[in-house]
Amino acid sequence: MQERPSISKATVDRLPRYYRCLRQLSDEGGDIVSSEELGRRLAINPEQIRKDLTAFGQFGKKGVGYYVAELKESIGGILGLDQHLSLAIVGMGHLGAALANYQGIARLGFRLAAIFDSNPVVIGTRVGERRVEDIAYLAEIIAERNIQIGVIAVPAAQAQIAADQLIAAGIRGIWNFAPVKLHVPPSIPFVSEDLSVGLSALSYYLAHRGGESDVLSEKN
Amino acid sequence: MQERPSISKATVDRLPRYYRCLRQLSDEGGDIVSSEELGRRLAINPEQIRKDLTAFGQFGKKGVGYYVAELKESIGGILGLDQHLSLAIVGMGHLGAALANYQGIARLGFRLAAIFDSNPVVIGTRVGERRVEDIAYLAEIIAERNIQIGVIAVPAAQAQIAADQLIAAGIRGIWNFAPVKLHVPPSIPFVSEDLSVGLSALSYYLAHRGGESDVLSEKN
DNA sequence: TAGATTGTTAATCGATTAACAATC
DNA sequence: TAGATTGTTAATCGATTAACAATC
Repeated sequence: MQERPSISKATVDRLPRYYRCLRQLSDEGGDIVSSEELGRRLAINPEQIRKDLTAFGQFGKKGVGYYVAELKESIGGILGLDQHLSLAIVGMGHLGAALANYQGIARLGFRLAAIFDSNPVVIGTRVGERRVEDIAYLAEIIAERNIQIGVIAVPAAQAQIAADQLIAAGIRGIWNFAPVKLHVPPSIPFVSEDLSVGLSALSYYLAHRGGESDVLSEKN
Repeated sequence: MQERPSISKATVDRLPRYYRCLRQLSDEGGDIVSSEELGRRLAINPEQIRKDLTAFGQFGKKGVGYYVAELKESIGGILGLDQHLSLAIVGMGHLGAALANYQGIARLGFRLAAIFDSNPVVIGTRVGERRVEDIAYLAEIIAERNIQIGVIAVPAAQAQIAADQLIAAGIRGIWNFAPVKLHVPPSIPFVSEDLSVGLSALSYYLAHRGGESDVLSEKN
């Protein structure tokens, strides 16, 4: 799966939205969809959608459109959702709990394989069907359960330590929720989420009304 | 506060990062900072930073740099953080609880003024120093407490209803966490957060290794 | 066949980066 | 003054949109 034209982040960020929309269409019993219809539902230009897709191959039929089920599978494959990667959440505070209960993880095909915390009060408690493990066993559990993605949900001050531990344990990627700049080797892809950006942007648009609106951080 | 050149979303999204970095510098006792240093800390081009800032005015001193405290205040003002807007969270599930306990809200100067839920078991319980209110009283409490921002943390199926209620109650902006496309009048700015985009993007980068990495959803 | 819709190339638009004059 | 660094204009780069030939 080598792509010649390097794919832009903007394109990669639109793929999950195509994927979700296709699943909805599939659930609604949709068989075929045009870039036109997809664009209407997502508020994205049809030519943008076609452009994004052709970066990965030819998925449609001229004069017809795209087969919903087929395209959904294809995009899922491009995103690697068919790998059913395993996640470990580090930090079982309110945020960790919210993530552990977040339906989206399973819906995208990921498996929540471990939850870690360092607080003795929390260790051993159950979250959903998982037991919170002592972070002291992080390395061995990550290895044992073949966990590929580490989710950092600890306070900012501990985030780098958690990242280092995860990397030492052989994690392949990091999904970071701590508001810090993580230092991570270039071989480890990571994505940081920062809610304060979204809230600040909303505040900005409220303070500067008169212009247009609904400028979405992550459009749906 | 009228800006002539319409500001790009990319610029607006960088402002909170400048703001946070300036606060850190301020905490560290920093007095003056150059775009060079700011750029190093944020992994952003210095010329990008200067460009972003000049869209709002002239904040620096040639040959010197920017006064940390002054620039922090200026950016805070541009973002509207000095308004100390009030928020209401609708939906006290795991996500709502995480948001209610999210330090970033207060740190940016916002006030969490109300929490709503429809579940009788949850209504009346305390979250931090707030009591969970019956959603039946949403309209009057929003008005009474002069709440400007509604935070939607209900399941996808109820998100549009919550949005409609908030808007009817006179809310000015919406911060949406439900993975649905909200229909909102153009006069109401809203920002949607969608975690599945970040996780999917991470998955994509894991599936397509060999290229570069650390492509951050929201850089820190 | 006629109509529809993709895949792809070309044109446009906007954002980032580079360069440099102004000036502290 | 010499050195540093901003503010701003120009050059570059990349992403989006438009156009259209290919073809189902």
